[in-house]
Amino acid sequence: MIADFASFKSDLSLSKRQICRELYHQNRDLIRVRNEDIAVGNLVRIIDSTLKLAASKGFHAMSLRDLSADCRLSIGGLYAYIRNKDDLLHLIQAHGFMLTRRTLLAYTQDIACPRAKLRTAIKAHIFLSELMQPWFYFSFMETKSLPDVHKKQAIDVELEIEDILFGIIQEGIAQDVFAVEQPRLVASSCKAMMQDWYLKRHKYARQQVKATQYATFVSDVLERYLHPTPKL
Amino acid sequence: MIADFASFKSDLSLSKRQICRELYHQNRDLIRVRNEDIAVGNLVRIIDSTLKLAASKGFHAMSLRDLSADCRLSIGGLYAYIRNKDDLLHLIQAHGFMLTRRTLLAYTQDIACPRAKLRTAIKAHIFLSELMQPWFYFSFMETKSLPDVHKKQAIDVELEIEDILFGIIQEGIAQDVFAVEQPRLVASSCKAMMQDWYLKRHKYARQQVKATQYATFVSDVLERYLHPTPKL
DNA sequence: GTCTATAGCATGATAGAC
DNA sequence: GTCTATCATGCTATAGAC
Repeated sequence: MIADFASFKSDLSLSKRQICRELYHQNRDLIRVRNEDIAVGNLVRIIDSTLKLAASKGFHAMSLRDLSADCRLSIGGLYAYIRNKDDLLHLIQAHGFMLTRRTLLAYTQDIACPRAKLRTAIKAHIFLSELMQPWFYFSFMETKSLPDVHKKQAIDVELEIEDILFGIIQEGIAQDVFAVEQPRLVASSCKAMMQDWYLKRHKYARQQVKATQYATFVSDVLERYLHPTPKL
Repeated sequence: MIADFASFKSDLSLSKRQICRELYHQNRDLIRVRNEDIAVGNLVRIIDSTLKLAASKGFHAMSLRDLSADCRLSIGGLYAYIRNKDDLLHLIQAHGFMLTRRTLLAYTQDIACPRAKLRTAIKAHIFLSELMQPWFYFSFMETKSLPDVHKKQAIDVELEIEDILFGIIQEGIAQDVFAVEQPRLVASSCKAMMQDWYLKRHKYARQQVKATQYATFVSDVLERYLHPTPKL
């Protein structure tokens, strides 16, 4: 179960350094720098800068000169970590996919009650995208311009998330906890609302809405719709 | 009132040619071609091609060579319609803004009942984005890389739409038709679901969901949440 | 009104000094 | 391991022929 945002965060132990250390080991063959500490430190800055620049101008519009300036590495130095610009995409995508899939399944698999399971899935996704907002935003925005193989991967992960939600709703229907004619549409709209949390981060921040509050709201909206006998 | 999709479409008389004719007159100073029929015909192809190419690779990744090839105009010929690549952005944005704002207000302003008003606003937005899907998608995707003035414009239009929804919900609360603690969040989630209709067009097409059906679904979800005494 | 040809420049990528 | 210097490429934008 997820208690609150703070405990979710520490459970995942999602420090940037840790993520980049994993990334470094996954891509040893690609990265020409052997000293782990130096490499990880530079990776953190490279990825931070890429997500930042891509968020403001788009990945394609960002030049490697922009990037090298922002992450305080020379062009030459940068090329010790990637062979080309597409490697950057791959580097950033790979870890996010793994983490999303892993997290969502881990938190939902042991829950029997469909209502609790749905609430948990929503909470887990919103908390995760809160911690990794730049990654989620990047992934959504750049998917369309990915080379075919990576594009398919990205779309598959998206569908997988929706299928998890869909599955939970169907369980609920089977157990007579939920009653609804178009369960697939409910899953889609759930996805849409969760998506808005990382796409329109600024808007919600201005309204001073917190992740926990938003998760509760989304769950409430869906539950009212899914409930078979609304408060008789 | 909106009867069905077909009548909405003919009411709006949204032929590409007509939109481009308006665009041509709005930008007479910019466009160096004096023969209206030729100019309008070429504008249709230029904009069609831009929306198409930008949707698949992103606006920045699309070169003017790609564009000129796709719209069957030489590079030189293309430059009779725009001074530079940014003019293209402006050309495409301007008309969409006007149309969205105008349509939403026109269909909602004379409705007194908040419930009917909300349903109509949702329907109008979904129908409009169905007719202009490539434009809505483009606008969403490219807003971030717009020059500051145009970026502000784009964000303002977005907020305006949300404010219209918010206003309707507040009217409903004042009239005791709706009861809800966080009306702003309801407006946001409404926007998020309407947005998904044009962002994930392919997904809904695969599920064979039609615009009318989707509009009804979104309205139902929100109404169940907004209703003060759920089916007592 | 549209074409072809090309100027001028910024970019991704590499090679070799430190 | 990182830097500076440089190359080849592909881009936007223009000039002048038709």
